[in-house]
Amino acid sequence: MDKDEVAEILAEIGTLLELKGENPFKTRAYQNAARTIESLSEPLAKMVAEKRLGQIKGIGEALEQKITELVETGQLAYYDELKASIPPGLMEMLDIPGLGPKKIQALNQKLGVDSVAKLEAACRAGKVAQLDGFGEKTQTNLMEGIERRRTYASKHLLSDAWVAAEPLLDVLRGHPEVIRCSAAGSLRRFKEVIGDIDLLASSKKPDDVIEFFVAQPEVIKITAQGETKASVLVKGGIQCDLRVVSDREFPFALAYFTGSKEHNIVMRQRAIQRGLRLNEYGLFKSKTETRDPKLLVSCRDEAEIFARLNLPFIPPELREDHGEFAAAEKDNLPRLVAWTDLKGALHNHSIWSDGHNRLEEIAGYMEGLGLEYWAITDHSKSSFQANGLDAKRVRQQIKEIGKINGQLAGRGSEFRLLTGCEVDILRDRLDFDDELLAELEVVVASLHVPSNNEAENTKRLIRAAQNPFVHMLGHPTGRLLLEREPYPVNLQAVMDACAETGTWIELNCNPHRLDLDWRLWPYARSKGVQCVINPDAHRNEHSGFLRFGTGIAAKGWLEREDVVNTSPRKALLEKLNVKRRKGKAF
DNA sequence: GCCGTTTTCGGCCCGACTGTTTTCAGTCG
Repeated sequence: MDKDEVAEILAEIGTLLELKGENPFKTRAYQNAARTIESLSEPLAKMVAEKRLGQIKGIGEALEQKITELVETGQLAYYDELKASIPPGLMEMLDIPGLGPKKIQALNQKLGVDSVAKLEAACRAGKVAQLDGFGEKTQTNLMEGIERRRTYASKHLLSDAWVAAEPLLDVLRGHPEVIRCSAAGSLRRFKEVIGDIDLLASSKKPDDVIEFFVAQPEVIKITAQGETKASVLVKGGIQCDLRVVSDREFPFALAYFTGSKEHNIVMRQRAIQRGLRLNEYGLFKSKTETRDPKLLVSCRDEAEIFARLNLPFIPPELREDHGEFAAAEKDNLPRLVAWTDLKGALHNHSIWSDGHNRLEEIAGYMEGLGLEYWAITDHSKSSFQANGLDAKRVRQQIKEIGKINGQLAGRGSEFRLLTGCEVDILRDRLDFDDELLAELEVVVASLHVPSNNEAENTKRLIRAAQNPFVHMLGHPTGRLLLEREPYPVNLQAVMDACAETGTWIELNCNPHRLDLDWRLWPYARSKGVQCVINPDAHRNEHSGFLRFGTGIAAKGWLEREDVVNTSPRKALLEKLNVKRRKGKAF
């Protein structure tokens, strides 16, 4: 059993224990262990064999024994018994807002409710409102929660969330009583998928700001409204929370609500170790919880809070408790790649295959963005559903691009289109032969029709990486966020092969993909594998995806030097040639 | 279930909001 499967089971045990009403700290121990195991950089089986699990912080005797059993036998008796003791429908009920373990237990014990469907029936029959601790309002809210869950997915793409959040941030910033305003939460941390939008503002009149916020036309339902906090549902079905604090509290609240929860726990512990207390209202010179302003250590911004805890500023993207504290203590945090570092992109489509724009339109648009190059990598012939090009059309396109580049050069432009293709990785070969690939400046190899077999997919990707004419692997796991799981593949083996052959790996910025996942980039980086941030654009506006992709790259700890397309055009052309020269050895 | 420069037991982050109560439990982030 691999680490992802083990992590999934540990997390599920945490949830099951929660439903049983177990000690919440025990629950958390399992959830923390799941996260720790998931982000291990060396093979879990190796650590188990060498009996080194116990050395990992957060994994003690009991967890070591359970993880070992899972890895060695693929099963865990404790988990099987636990799972059998709890009706499966209860897990699902946890998704409904307002329902936690205690209420679910009460519903289960007193009404025999063990599924969302039975809960809905019990609500309709008015039985829920009769229970102690429940009432009419709770019953109505549960019914609405079930209905909403049906209508809207509870998770949203990062891009959708930003599109919904930015207009709200804009109007809040324009409000005369708003002093500072920011996105917080997983949105600010650039998680690929987010649950809800967290916004934060500072003001001397919080209730005015709250009133203004809930009255916005984007708001379709107000789910909670207090003096300093409101929760609403905005168009598109995304929940959006706004909190309003005083300007003095703003940096503390921003740090707190940006999270992650795990990151915050470490921050609080660091405060306690220094005889201080940290909460969303401030950092206080106190050994007990307080918000006495006389004890406040005032900080104008987040950087000052970190400084008080003897840390350099940790960018929001890194605040996952995935090693940022250890790196910060050694003053070894990466200088994260920024959107504006990008000089072009190397995986894009045109109307020649399944894109929407003509080559001249693309050149004009991308030149206008201030970029230096834009590779046209249309599909190869096997992708017939995408109007893939055959060798003849590829050669025509090369000529056409030559003409456009000639015109660009003629009027003194520094911008160029690059010739290329996104070649399909077929079962036993690439869709184009080496002779044709050698005529192109940029070659992306992608697996579009994967097998269900991990070894098979792994082998195909490694063989593609070994081809001297393939510069990079496109969208390496094929996942579609909230739609399709990654195909089975041993990514570590693929990354190792890329390291060995000098093949780059794409970070596909299509908001549905964001593939390769940010959690895997630190490993790739440690092996010296270079990243290419590509929009996989099918129309000119998709160049905007680069912003999300760069956020994910930053989340993967990547610096400018780790990303190929931060190179200016001349340096890039040189890099494109390196592998081909080395490639003769393969 | 984990952890320990005060600890092998007793902590483990903690406040806002809601709905149900009439002083608080549960949920959420």
